[in-house]
This record gives sequence, structure tokens and C-alpha cells, in this order.
Amino acid sequence: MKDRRRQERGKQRSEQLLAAAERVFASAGYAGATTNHIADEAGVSPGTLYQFFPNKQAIAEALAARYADRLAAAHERARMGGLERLSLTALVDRMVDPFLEFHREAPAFGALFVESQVSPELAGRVAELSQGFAGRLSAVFREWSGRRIDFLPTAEVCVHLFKGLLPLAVEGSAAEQRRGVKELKAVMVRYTEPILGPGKTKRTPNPKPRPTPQHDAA
Amino acid sequence: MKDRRRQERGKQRSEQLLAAAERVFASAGYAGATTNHIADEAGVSPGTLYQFFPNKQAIAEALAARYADRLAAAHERARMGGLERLSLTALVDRMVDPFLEFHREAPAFGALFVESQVSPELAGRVAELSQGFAGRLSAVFREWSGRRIDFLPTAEVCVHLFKGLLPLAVEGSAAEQRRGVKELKAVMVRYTEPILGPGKTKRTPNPKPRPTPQHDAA
DNA sequence: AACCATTGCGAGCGGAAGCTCGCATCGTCA
DNA sequence: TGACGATGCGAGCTTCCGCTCGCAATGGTT
Repeated sequence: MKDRRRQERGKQRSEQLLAAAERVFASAGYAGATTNHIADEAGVSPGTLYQFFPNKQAIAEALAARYADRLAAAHERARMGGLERLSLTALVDRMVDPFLEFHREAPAFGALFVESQVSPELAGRVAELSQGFAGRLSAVFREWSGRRIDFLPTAEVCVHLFKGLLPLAVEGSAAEQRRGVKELKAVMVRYTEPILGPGKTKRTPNPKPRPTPQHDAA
Repeated sequence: MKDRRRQERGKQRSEQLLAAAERVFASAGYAGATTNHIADEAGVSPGTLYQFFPNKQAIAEALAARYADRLAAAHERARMGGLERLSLTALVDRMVDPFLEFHREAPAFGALFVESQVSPELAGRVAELSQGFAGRLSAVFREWSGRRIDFLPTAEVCVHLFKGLLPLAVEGSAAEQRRGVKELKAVMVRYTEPILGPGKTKRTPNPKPRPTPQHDAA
């Protein structure tokens, strides 16, 4: 009874601290964040923080682990309903949109995902995150294309494209963000198109599927 | 006479310190580098370091400014001889190769160029670097395509592609680096092709210029 | 040789950040 | 209600880092 209560409280505190850490990491980055600030943001004392996490790094690792799970779940959801009948553009939408939406509701994700120059252990966790993403992407490519090729290298390039273009897709005005997202998707489509092949059952089987996309805003 | 000598010595010391800072920034990043370490690496005392630079940030700014000049010069050199008769692939080579070579001989460049989470002033300097790069790229696109369009947005996307794929092109084994460079160029070509148009005087005027590039290593 | 401006040194200062520890508070049970 | 373990607090310890300042070494001029 007592233990149960204690565990529940602990879970709550833990969540509370992780949420606070998320906000602080998002605004200051990992290196710029201080544990005192995180504790403050959570409304608890530094001592309480250290009852739940052995050190600052562990907080970021816990966030990374949670993000890895959530992102995998989001992509699993995106795969429901099958992929074979999608155009390449739609396929890219299916992979990019959940990722961006996830990024929006987990703002510290970007900071941890992109930020280099962290401790080796944390870097390892983040690398796992990227690898998981790449693995899922390559599986999707394989399923969609029907080819029995190892798409992992291609997927890894795509992950780096994500990282590189993420700032364009989430920073600046709403219009700039829309542009950023569009360019991100365009890059993905144009890069993967010759590698994935035309696909088997597409909605646009005519020889000129996309009329050579241009900048619409001159 | 005395002044002349003093100035010469000062320049030497300054160079010495910048070279040391370059090594330290390259291996530890900006935040991870310590001024004491830089002074040590240069074989001087912290006090001497602070005779030439008011603070740590100024060191990085001096490096950034020097990098901006050098990179601009490298690109200017790459434009010599005209661009009109080049294929798009060759054009991308002309812009990417100097950049990569520059990165190799100025290893701290990548750390400063990619690293986020620095002081606003330094971030501004780095942003200038990116903008200069994007500006030159857009001018090249304009000259090559012959179209009187503003290619700056496209060029900015390209700069972000660079940043994102740079790790793939400069880390890992030599074979991995070659692959990384190849993919970087492939991304550039495929992304810009529909925007830049087919070009006017190309070496490959047949309707199927590149036979749908694939992964060569399966 | 004597002098002195310039250059160089490095122990140490000020402060910030991660983390701790002894004490206060709370909640449960006799 | 009193006692006692669990929970929470926050001042402060330890370490590290950017930066300084008083003193020593240098070398050119007289």
C-alpha cells in the first residue's frame, strides 16, 4: 500500500522532471541546460532531482530512450494500411509528416538529435535513435519498392538529410516552415526516386508523373 | 624598427595561436575547448593568449572570418574558366570539391560551421559564413542556368544539405568517405536538376542524360 | 654596462555548474 | 497522539574554466 503510493508518486515526479528537462533542453540545448534550472522548472529542489536521476546525462538519456520509443510507434502507425499503392510522394509524406509532428510536440528532440559534441554515452543513445530511424526507413523502402536490396545506406543518407533540413522546416515564420517542409520532401523524393525505382502500382503511371517541379514562389 | 619587429612577432604569435585553436576546436568543439588548452597547444601561457585575443569567442570569430575569406577565394578559383559548358554533375563537382578540400585542411571549420548552441555573436559570424556560401551558390546557379530567377532559396537548401551530409563525407573509413561524397553530390544534382533546368550547352544533350543512377555497392 | 619599454609567464581569482548532505516536513501506523 | 521511516529541501562543497595581474625575462638603445 505504502509502496504502491510511493511508486506512483515517484512516477509522477519523474514525469514532471522529464517534462521540465524537455523544456529546458529545447530552449538552451543540452550543454547550455543546468540541472538547477531543470529542477527549478519542475518546481523541485536539486536534491529531489538527484533522487530520480544519477546525473544530468541520465536525464537526457531517459528522454532519448522515450523519444526512440515514441518515434518508432509513430512510424509504425504510419505504416498501417500498407504502402504498396502509394506514390513516392505519398510515401515520403507518410514518413516525414509523423516525424515533423513528433518534433513539434517534443521540442527537445531536435536539440538532442542534432546537437553534436555531447558525452560519448549520450552520443551513443542518440546514434541508436538515428539507426532505429534509418532501419525503419530502409524496411519501408524495401517493402514499397519490392526490390530485395539493402536500402540501409540510402536510408542513412535520408536521416542525415532530415537532420540537415530540420532547421528549415521548424524555424522561422509559418510560411518559411511550409517552404522548408516542402523542400525537405522534395529533396527526399528526388534523391530516392532513382534508387527506389518507379514502384509497381502507382497512382501516376504516365511517363511524366511530376511536371518537373519548380520554385513556385519566385 | 622596433615597432616593425614587434608587429612581425605579434603576427607570428597570432598565427601560432590560431593554428592551435584550430586543432583544439576541431577535436573538442567550441564549447568543449578551453582557453588554457589552446594556450598549452600553442606552447604559450594563458596570459600571452589574452594579449592577442580579448576572449575565447574572439578566437573563434577570427577563425570564422579567416574561413569565410578562404572559402570565398576557393570558390572564386573554382569559377575560373566559366561554367556554361559544364554538365550539372561537373558544376556540382566544381562547388563541392573545393568545399570538401577546404574542410580537410581546416578541420575546425566543420566544428564551427555545424555546431549550434554558441553565443549569439559567434552564431552571427557563422551565419554570415553560410550566407556567403549560399550567395555564391545562387550566383553560380544563375550564371549556369541562364535564367534570371532568384536562386537564393535553392542555394540555402543546398547549404543545409551540405551541413547535414558533411559528416558522411568526412567521417569513417576512406571508402565510407568516398561513398559519402558521392551521395552528397547525388543529392545536390538530383535536387537542383528540376530547378536549374537542363542547361543550355551541355555535354550530354540526349534525352536520357544519366541512366537512372543506382547504388553501385549493394 | 646600465636602463627601460616590451613581451611573456603562471599562480590564482571570480564565478558558475554539477552534485551532496544534514536537516525539516510529511504521511502512516501503533 | 507520538513515533518513525520516507520524502523533500536548499545552502554549500568541489571542480573546472575563462580570465587577470604582478613579476620576470628579453633585447634594443645610450
